[in-house]
Amino acid sequence: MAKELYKKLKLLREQNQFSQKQLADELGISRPTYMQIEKGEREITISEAKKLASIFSLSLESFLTNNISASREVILESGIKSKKQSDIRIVMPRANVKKFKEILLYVLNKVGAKPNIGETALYKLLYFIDFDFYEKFEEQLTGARYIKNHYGPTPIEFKKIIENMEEKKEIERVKSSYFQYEQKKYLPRREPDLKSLSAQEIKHIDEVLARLSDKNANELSDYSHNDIPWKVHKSGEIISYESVFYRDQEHSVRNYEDEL
DNA sequence: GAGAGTACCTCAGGACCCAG
DNA sequence: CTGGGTCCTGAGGTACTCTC
Repeated sequence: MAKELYKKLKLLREQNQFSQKQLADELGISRPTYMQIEKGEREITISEAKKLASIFSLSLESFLTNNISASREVILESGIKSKKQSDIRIVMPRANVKKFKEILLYVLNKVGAKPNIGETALYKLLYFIDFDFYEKFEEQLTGARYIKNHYGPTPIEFKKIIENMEEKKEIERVKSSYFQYEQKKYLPRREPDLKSLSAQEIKHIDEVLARLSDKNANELSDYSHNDIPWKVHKSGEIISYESVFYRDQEHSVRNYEDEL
């Protein structure tokens, strides 16, 4: 591994606010072993490079390219300083944040008013939009990172992006009730800018919404909790995009046999 | 040539220390 | 207490040498 690459690895890790332990766990190796990689004392395997690229939302190529400047940018710093919450910084390329926002507005415009689509269901729809896209096209759509929480996959950057969108009056947060539960809902306050999405991406989102947006909370929960990327990770872990390639037939959205 | 013995290398991970 | 850095030991693999 070129010297620049492990420098870059350390830089990426620090920029993304991961500890060595977290990345070592992601790779399934001990922390000292991970450190050897960062110091260039141990070669990195292809599967490890793929995993790291996925964690940092980079293609394998751009991860392996000796370009010191990380392609993720820290943006949307919170205006409220020195609060615990503002410690969670959004680490996503600007273009992807824009895309994430437009996809969110698009989804909310289409299905946000449905009574079953509260915050948790919304998280799950975004998760399937991102992960299904990765399975189909081997490219990241928004590149958002999702963490395994007890009630479902949660996009790490979601909260900060929503706050930013609320400030800009692009979105409105409302509380309603769904059966006996209090439900958090988001209403779009502007139309999505479809220019930032390709026809292929829109078609993909439409397909996911058609397939999943009518499922009730329990059905959606069962469906997502049986998805391999969800199943193979421990609670609190970042769900690796690569794991979509191990999906079972029920969840797979790619016809691998046609490609043989 | 085949099998046994040995040396060397890489890797993993526990244990320890230090700094904040 | 947590995260980062280092040392040390053992396991596993490979290449080389020796003996039959």
